[in-house]
Amino acid sequence: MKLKEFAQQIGLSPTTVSRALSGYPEVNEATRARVMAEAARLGYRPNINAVRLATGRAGAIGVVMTKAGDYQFSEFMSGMADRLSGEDIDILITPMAEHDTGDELQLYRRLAESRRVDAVVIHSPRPGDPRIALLHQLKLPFIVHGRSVTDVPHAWLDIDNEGAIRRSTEHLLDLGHRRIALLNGRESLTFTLHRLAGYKAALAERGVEFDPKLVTHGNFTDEIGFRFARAALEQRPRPTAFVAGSMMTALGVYRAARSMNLAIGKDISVIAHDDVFPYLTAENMAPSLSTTRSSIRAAGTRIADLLLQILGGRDATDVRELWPVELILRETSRPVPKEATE
Amino acid sequence: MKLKEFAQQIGLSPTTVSRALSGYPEVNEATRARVMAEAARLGYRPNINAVRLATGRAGAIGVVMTKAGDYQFSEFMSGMADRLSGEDIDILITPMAEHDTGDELQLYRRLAESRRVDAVVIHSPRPGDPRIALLHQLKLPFIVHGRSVTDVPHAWLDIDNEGAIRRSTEHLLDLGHRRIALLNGRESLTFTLHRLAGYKAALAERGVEFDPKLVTHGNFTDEIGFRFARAALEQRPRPTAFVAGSMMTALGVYRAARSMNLAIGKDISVIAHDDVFPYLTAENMAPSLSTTRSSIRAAGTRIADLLLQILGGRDATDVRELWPVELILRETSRPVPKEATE
DNA sequence: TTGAAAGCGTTACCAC
DNA sequence: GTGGTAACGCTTTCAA
Repeated sequence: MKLKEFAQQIGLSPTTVSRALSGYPEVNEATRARVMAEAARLGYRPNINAVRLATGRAGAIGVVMTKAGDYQFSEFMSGMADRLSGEDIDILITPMAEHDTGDELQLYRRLAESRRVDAVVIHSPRPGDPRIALLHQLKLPFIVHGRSVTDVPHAWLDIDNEGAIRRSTEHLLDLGHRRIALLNGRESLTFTLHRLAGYKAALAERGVEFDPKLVTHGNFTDEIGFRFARAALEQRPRPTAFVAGSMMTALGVYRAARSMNLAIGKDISVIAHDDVFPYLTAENMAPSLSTTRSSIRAAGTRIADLLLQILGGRDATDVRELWPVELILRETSRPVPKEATE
Repeated sequence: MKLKEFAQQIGLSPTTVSRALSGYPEVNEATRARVMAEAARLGYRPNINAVRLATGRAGAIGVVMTKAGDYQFSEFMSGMADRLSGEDIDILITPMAEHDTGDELQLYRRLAESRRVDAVVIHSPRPGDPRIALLHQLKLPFIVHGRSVTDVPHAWLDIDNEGAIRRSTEHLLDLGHRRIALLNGRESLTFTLHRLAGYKAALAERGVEFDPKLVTHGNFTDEIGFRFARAALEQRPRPTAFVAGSMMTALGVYRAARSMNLAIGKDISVIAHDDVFPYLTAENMAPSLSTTRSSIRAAGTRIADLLLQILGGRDATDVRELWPVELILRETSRPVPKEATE
């Protein structure tokens, strides 16, 4: 059923019906109540595409999905979904094709120009990220999950990666560890740099020399965690502790230690960063894993919220949130074993 | 820039431009080439909402995201994205709010009636799933990832869960195991029933009595894997083998075994189902995990493909794909230890 | 092979 | 507080 028909059936003009349904203030409350009741009864629902064309609003928030799907994605999306359900705003996932890789910006440009979304979320920013400059220029509202070092002012929400890794490292140093390996994220991403900075800051503060051989970069997979941990443990003197980038990386570290007959939480300490997944919990690992913890799901919810605020008129350059990260000590962060200190 | 403007600039009518850009056959090839070149040069791009209103097509495929985000979701989505990039079709994620839970159908009804999507994917079907009847009735094209037992004919793509679990169980029986625990999925889902059927079929075939105490149901998390495996291992006589529902469940089983000083691949055998994740690989576990394997990402790609075919006119009732599942033997499936057979 | 003009179903401006 | 009507930007007959 279309507006015109429906309006006719209940004996009102399309205009009034439209206003009543969209919550405009000037319509008589009794009229509005009647319209809404009739709409429900007759099953009238505005054609969303007509609404979009008329208003210029898309009713959707865009997220570009990189081809390498990561396990954090669905938790983040669930978080966004939590906030957006009830708002009648959808989440639009734009596939990033293989061939777009070299030309990522083109994808964002198309997204902006096609008016399919009212705003977008940018993930995994790099320093001076060109996507930020582009969206700013195209005037498509956006928020960065993470941060970028750039002249272009932008809304962002980030966790305190620098602080998280600094505190992990400090804690391990306090336990007597001196050779601490850092299993960092992909090179060139802002959060990777922040984590490295936190690591270095902790070392510097305690007067421990930075050894680049103890730092590796890569995706957060069990495979890479294993390979790098294994390689690190083959060094002499070998590290006595690991700061692991993710839960998956930590799984790899556990395996590497076991494969060399080293006991986690005794011979080797580990603190990992945990984004909080319902299906894999640090508490449940054996031994239970000490972590820096921050809910990626909550971040998704808040990002959706902030984006709605920006769409509602809030100044985007004003939106900057740095979330603290909890350090939770469990069984894998222990004093350095005696023999290793000798 | 809008169509009218653009057409004027290059000295053609909007009609011709529209036809040229949409690949209509009646337009002169030279004209088309020129239009496309100019469009690229001047950066003309049709307003997607106007296109949608005019054509009645939404240019998007819908996926309802259940509030409990699972780790398979992003791999499946990546798979779909692989197929849809280049098609100018988006993926629309509709958040399912907490309060929708009791009234899931309402959500699908709204989605269908709002014309925001051309088709939807249904996940986690149950026998007689009411969503299938509803979408059929509303005439919104859809495909089921999984299957449902129902009178309503429907397009589906499923993996052979029954066969997978049957083969795992058979293999373990062949190795001499008699007490085999099944860590199954959430009760009432079709695939859970299929897996149970496969398990029972294998036992029946070998004349081993079915013991309901050896079967548990739950989400695929490490936590539940641990708890159920642990409880199972406390039974006397205890199971000598596990068929685990997922990689995460398997992690829990490993931990349960370790916590009781039982060696996986020696005291206890395990075969898990692996949906193939880039960040957690069965091969890399210690000991390496025997699995039934099927790529959920590939399923996503194929489902997108089939949906495009259906939208292109293929008869949906004709679309039925049952994917075989590979059994890959690694280190965790071993003959039952002697003492246990005594 | 090209063009004029009538939709597509709303919203929002301007009268009343 | 309500209604008439011109946008919104494209596609698609129908005519030439």
